[in-house]
Amino acid sequence: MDERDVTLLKAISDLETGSPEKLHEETDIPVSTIHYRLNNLREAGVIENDLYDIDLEEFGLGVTVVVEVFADYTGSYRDFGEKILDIEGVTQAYFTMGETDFIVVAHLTGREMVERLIGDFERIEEVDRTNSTFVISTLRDSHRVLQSYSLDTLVDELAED
Amino acid sequence: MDERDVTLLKAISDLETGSPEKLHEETDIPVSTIHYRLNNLREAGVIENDLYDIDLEEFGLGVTVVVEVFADYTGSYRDFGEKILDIEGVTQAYFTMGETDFIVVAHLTGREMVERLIGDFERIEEVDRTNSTFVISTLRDSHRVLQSYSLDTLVDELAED
DNA sequence: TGTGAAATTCAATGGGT
DNA sequence: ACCCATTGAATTTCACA
Repeated sequence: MDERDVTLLKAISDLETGSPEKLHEETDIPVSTIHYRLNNLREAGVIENDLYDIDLEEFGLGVTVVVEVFADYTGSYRDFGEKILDIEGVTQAYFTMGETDFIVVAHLTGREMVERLIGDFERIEEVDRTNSTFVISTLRDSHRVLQSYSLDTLVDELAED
Repeated sequence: MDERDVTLLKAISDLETGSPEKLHEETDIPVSTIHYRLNNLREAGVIENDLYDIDLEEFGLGVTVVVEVFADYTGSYRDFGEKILDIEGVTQAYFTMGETDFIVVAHLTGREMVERLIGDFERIEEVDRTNSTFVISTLRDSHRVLQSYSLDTLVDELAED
């Protein structure tokens, strides 16, 4: 995986499309090369399916960390939340009830990057304390939430009429 | 959103494709109707983009819960993990270091379903204790992990050659 | 609102550089 | 890795149930 592959995958994420034409406009990579590259990335297992879901392990973001953030901020939690979302690698951020203020999930390249992440959190002035939990093994990280439901349950719960 | 819409969205998740032809094979919904339905779901904001990412709030799975699971099991964590993955609504499940054994994220329809979920956990014999945290507001739940990184960082960290 | 058939646009493929 | 020509699939349109 070289710079071009990374650029291509990043463009897919940003533009939220797999259209070769649009990816070409964004990246200046020729359309036929986009096909060529995407096929290779599929074969390598980086791109998992027709929906361009990415295998984070194969891509190189195989390290997952869950961080609980305890903070003392004035103003709305949304404004403070922006500071959390600015940290690179934060893929989920929840404002929660109970003991914790925020729960954050981050996907990273390695241990060095975990250190950087924790540092980024501690560097936010309103943050009192963080509690980081290292993920040893990801049993499931579903890109497709509906897979964890049976059709029957979904229909019962959500279908109108 | 009626039963047909739900069936269609579930088929997209299961087959991991947006191909009208394959969705037709799975659901028996005529191809032109699939287009018609998908357009409506796009307009309604249930389908967010070309990659068929789903807006869980719009779809009706707007309630998020984070559950820490403490368990006393014999054998491998993977075998035990299967029991966690069997619970409907579990979209992420991590086996972790530190105080917690497992951290689980679930997406649900409402408070009633939260009760069912907690019950499902408590019903697993090896589970000693659970600690559930209710999400008040989702600041980010990224379907596209790469969006939280700059291209520069990704290239620096992951590009070879 | 849903469906089928035809017309058009776009993506995928393969040979050649 | 790239371009071009061909094939094939997806999308749009519209007439009609």
